[in-house]
Formats: sequence, structure tokens, C-alpha cells
Amino acid sequence: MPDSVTLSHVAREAGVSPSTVSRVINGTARVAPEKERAVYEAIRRLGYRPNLFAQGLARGKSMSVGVMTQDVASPYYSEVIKGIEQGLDGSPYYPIFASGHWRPDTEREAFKVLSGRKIDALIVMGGLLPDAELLEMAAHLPTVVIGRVVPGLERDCLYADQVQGAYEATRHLIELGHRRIAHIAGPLYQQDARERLEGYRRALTDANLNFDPRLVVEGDYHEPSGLMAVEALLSRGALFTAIFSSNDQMAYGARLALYRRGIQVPGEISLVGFDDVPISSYTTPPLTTVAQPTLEFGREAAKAILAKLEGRPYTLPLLANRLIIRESTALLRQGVR
Amino acid sequence: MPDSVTLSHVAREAGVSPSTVSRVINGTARVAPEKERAVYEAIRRLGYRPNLFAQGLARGKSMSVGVMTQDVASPYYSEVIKGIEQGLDGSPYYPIFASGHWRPDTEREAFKVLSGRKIDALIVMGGLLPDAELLEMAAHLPTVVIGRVVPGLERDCLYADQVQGAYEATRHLIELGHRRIAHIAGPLYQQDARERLEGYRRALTDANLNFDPRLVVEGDYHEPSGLMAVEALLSRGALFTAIFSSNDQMAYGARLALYRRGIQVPGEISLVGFDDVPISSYTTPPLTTVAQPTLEFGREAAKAILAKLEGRPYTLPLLANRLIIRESTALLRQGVR
DNA sequence: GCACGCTTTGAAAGCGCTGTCAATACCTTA
DNA sequence: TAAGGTATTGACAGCGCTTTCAAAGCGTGC
Repeated sequence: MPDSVTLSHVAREAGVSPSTVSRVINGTARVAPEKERAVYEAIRRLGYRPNLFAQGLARGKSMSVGVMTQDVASPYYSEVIKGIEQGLDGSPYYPIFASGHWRPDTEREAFKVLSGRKIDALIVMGGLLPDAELLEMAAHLPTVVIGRVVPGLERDCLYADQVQGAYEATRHLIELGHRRIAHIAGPLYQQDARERLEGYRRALTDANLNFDPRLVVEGDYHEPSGLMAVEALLSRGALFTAIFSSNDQMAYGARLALYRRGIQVPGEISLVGFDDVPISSYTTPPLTTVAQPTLEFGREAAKAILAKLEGRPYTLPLLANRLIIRESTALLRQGVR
Repeated sequence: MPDSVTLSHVAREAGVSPSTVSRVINGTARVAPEKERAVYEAIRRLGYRPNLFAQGLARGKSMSVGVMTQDVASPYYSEVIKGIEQGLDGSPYYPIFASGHWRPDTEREAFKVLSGRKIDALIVMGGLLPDAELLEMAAHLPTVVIGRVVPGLERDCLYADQVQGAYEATRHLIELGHRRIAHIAGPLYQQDARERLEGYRRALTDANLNFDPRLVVEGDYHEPSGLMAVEALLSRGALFTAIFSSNDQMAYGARLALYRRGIQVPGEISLVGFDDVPISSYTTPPLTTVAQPTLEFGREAAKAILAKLEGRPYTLPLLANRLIIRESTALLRQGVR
């Protein structure tokens, strides 16, 4: 036991009652300056730390906010997590993480664990849990949802328009002169993947280019699927001069496939990703991509949660995806392919 | 409150005493089969979940293990974290994370938070906290340290030999014919950075190459510093045909610097990293690097902690770094530079 | 048929803290 | 100087659970 110094010890040491110690710790009531000093002194001398469990039990709140992620090791999630940490920093609240791994069961299980830990609030990132269950949770607990819009909970959803982001990415390629643009989609059972596909499609339509299903391959948001997508495209003889990948990780895979074939980026094929994961500015060439405000997502979610917890009014800001033009896209060179 | 169903509710519902319910939940004592069934039934019907706080308070343990990281968003740490999650999965223990951000004060603060949360065990990853303080913690709490050797705590340190890893990386370059090998070091106040530098140095010496301090630049383990290191090297006219970077992230920076200058990798300059971060197999070219068994680190640490917690004997395995040869290194081409 | 030992069960005492309530001490004001 | 307020303080009852401890119930052997 690192410290079994309890509040009563402090009280005795300071020559006051436990109640008084509690009061000075929490600032719940006025205490004579001298006693206050004595208490602080005793705390310091004994190295006292309040027992969170006892506090939690006594006041029925845990001072912790549950954070439901899908995969801590993904660059996207870890950025958001970082943002949450930053947003919670300085507050008395502490994040408790749980991973759903994109499996509804695991996710449900994770929620149970969180609820057993008596979290005071909840931040949910994506996930596959039915809206209804999320609504149910939100009815009990201050909740903020990141990267997903739950009908009936719109005001508590932090979301950047994926359709528009994908639209801009695609339009960027079109403006560069590309006409045959392939798309590596994300797993289409995920909302964001569908929306990005939709944005791609709309941009095409708006430019009077027709949508060719043979230019679309579905991946799983991980690198290997990007590589395989390009292989598939190439081996089936698809003609294209640009690729819009539904996320950066698959874009890396695509990039590697092209590299292996000796195809220049952006010389022969332009490549655009989505997410603006931290290393994307350090790939060769640096990747043109749509930046999701991940860090802000985390920070804003945390701030909103704190506001809710403290009963302050708060409106989530509208965060937008931004196209970041780097060096993986270039004007279509006539005559190539 | 998601559930304010308490143990007494269950007891009443099942027609037994709270003690009995507690007993069936924890399997602490024999209970008549019929009552046991009734209790389970009541639990199910009421959707009862034990209050972790009350449990923690009553039995003086929290069923959670504190994990001290430095930066959740770094690819290295997030892999280890993933490993820890995996290792703890299926056990009743749960990880609570804290980030030290490589600042001893923050780290100390984080430890305080963890101790307030009454963690039952501790996993420390790296960090800058003096050995003495770590020893102090370990005296109170079952502890495992990852990526660092603390004298007096060797048996609880999970560590792969950095010197050897760096040695192999450098020797690999030497075997490819390189003679002038630059090194982008990590921040030298960190032990691992110093050791990797040492490995580089030894490999040179063993090959009768002399160590040239002008070929070494200190970075900070982040991408930009790798880029700047190469810029510095190049602009001061240093001659080299290979670079051994102390971690992958800086290697990316280096790669970009070379790309900008139009220098081929591995055609003109070979590049080796360290860590084998997940995307390193998807860079162009895929990066030759030293793989740290990060996932295993996490998993083994978790297993060791569980064993300690349950009083089982356990010895940490010896995990080794492995050189992964990919495509960023090649035979020295005569006549170049 | 009765004393004995074992098993199953409930009552009750905390775990360390908060927050209410009542008591005390100290000021004011008339 | 007495009555009425107000500021501080301590006692104490929980928060939900675990864990003794002792009582009750049971079967056994003589």
C-alpha cells in the first residue's frame, strides 16, 4: 500500500475533526485560517492522498469520464485520445479508456466495464453500436459522440462533414485535369466510409464525369487493403490517373503498390488520402489529404463533457475537414496512360 | 445513473441476505445450489453490476493496473498499450493510463493520480523518473518496467538490448559495403538513445572504421528532427552513403529530406531506422529497421503483472530486437559520392 | 434419542470519505 | 445586559460492498 494515510490520520495530526479536513480539501465550507493551515501542513507531512474509491462511493461520482475507442493503436484514434487528454487536463476528471475493436459485442462489454467503474460521463468514438443503445446510454450519462451522428443526439455529436471532405478531395483531382479517378473505399458498413464514397461520387457527377463502379474497390482502412486495391485495379486493366483513398493508411498501401510497379506519384498517378494522420506530411511524397480535426475533436469533446458535468451551457463547435494539398497530387500530364 | 441496482436489491429479489449474494458473486464460500441459482437469476433480471468503488473500498484493491506511458499518440507506445490491453484481456484487471510526456514533474503527478486511484499494480514505460523513485514505487506495488533497466529491479524489467540492435543495424550497413555511415541519434538524455549510439559506435569500431562525431546529429525522436538532421549533415558537407536513424520517425524525416534533394534511397543512400513502427513496412521504399517487440512487451508485461497479482511465479522472457531488412538499404554503389 | 461436529446463512462491523445536523462560540443590536 | 444572528465546528449516518462471527440447521455415531 503506497499510502494508507487516511483522512482521520490527517485530522488527528492537525488536531481537528475529519469533517474539517474534508472541508478544507474540497473547499466545501469556510474554515478558520489557522486550522486550514494546520490541515494543509498535516497533509503535506503525511503525504496524504484522498482515496478516490471512498470519495467516489461517498459522493456517488467517480470523477472519471469513460472514453470508448475502437483501437488505441490506430493513428486516428490516438490523436483524438491525445486531444481528450489535453482537454481534460487541469480538470479533476480523468479518462478511462475502453476499446470496442469495431465489434458490437466487445463494445457492449466495454460499456459494461465502464459502467461498473461508475464513470460520470462518456465520450464515444465511432463504433458499431446501434443508435438506440447509444441514445439509451446518453439518457443516463452526459455523452458526447465523436465522428458519428446519432439521430436524436445531434447536439452532442462532434462530426465533420465527410461527404464534403471527400467531395473536395475529388474535386481537387478533377481541377488538376484528372478524369479517371479511382476510389479505394473504406469498409462500407461504416458510415464514414459510405459518406466519403458519396462525396467522391457527387464530385464526379457535378463535373459531368460518370461514376464507374469498376474504379471503386472496397478496403478495410488498413494499409494492406490499399495495396491490394491498387493491385486489383491494375490487374483488371482499369485505367486511371488518380486515386482518392478513403483514408491515409490505405493510401500508403496504394503508394507502395505503385512504387513496386515503378509508377511515379504524382508524376503518373496522383494520390489523395483522408484523415491527415501525423506521418502523412512525412511520406514521400508528402500526401495530399483531407485533414480531420482529430486533436480538436478530442479537445472539444472533453471541454463539452466538462461543461455538461458542471452544468454550464455549451455548444459543440462546427469542425470542418480541410483539404491539405501537399505533393502527391499534380496536374494531369497529357498522354500518360 | 445507469444502474443504481445494489447488492441489497439483488438480495431482496432473490430472497437471501446480502452476504449470500456477495458470496455467490465472488465464489467466496459454498452456497446452496438453489439459492445460487436464485441469485444469478435476480442478478440477470435486475441487470446488476457490482459497484467497483464499493468493492474497491471494501476489499482495499481496485482491480486495476496503472500504466504509465509517455505519449499515447506515439506509434511505439500505442503498440505497447495495445499489447497490454491484450494481455489483460480476460482477466478481471483493467488498465488505467497516465501520460508523463517525458517530463519528470508530469510523470510524478501522473503517479499521484494513479495512486489516488488505488491501482493494484503498475506498468511503467520508459520515462525520466529517477531510478530511486521507481524503486520506491516498486517496493509498494507489483511493478513491471518496459524499455528501461532499473538497477535493483532487473527481474521486473522488460527490455531488449538496444546496443545490440543498433549494432546489427550498423553492421548490416557495413556489410553492404558502406563506410561512411551517419547516425541520427535520439535525445541523449534518454538511455535508449545513448545505447543505440553506443551500438552504432561499437559496430564501427569492430569493423575498424573510425567514429566520426561530425557524422552524428542529435534529434528528438520526431520526424522534423530527422529532416533537419539530414539537412544539417548535407549542408555542412558531410560525406556519407548510409544513415542509421535512432528511430523510425526520424528516419521518415530523413527520407523526406533526401527526397527533397532528389537523392535516391537506397540507390544513393541507404537508410535504417529503429522500432519497426507499423507503417514502416509501407513507406517507400519499405524501411529496413530494427524491430522492437512492442506488442510482446505489452503482452508480457501484462502477463507478468497478473502472475504477480495472483502470487504465481513468473519470469519475464528475454525479448530481442530483430533487424528487419526491407528495401531502404542496398549494396554500396561504387563511385557514388 | 442425544451430544457433537460440520455446513450454510444472516447480522453487523467496517473500508475512507462526504454532507447533514445540531451544538458551540462569538458578535450585534436594542 | 439580554436576545437573536451568524460563523465554525464536530458527531454521525450513510455510500455499496466484503468479511468476520455467531447462530441455525443438518447428519452422524453411540
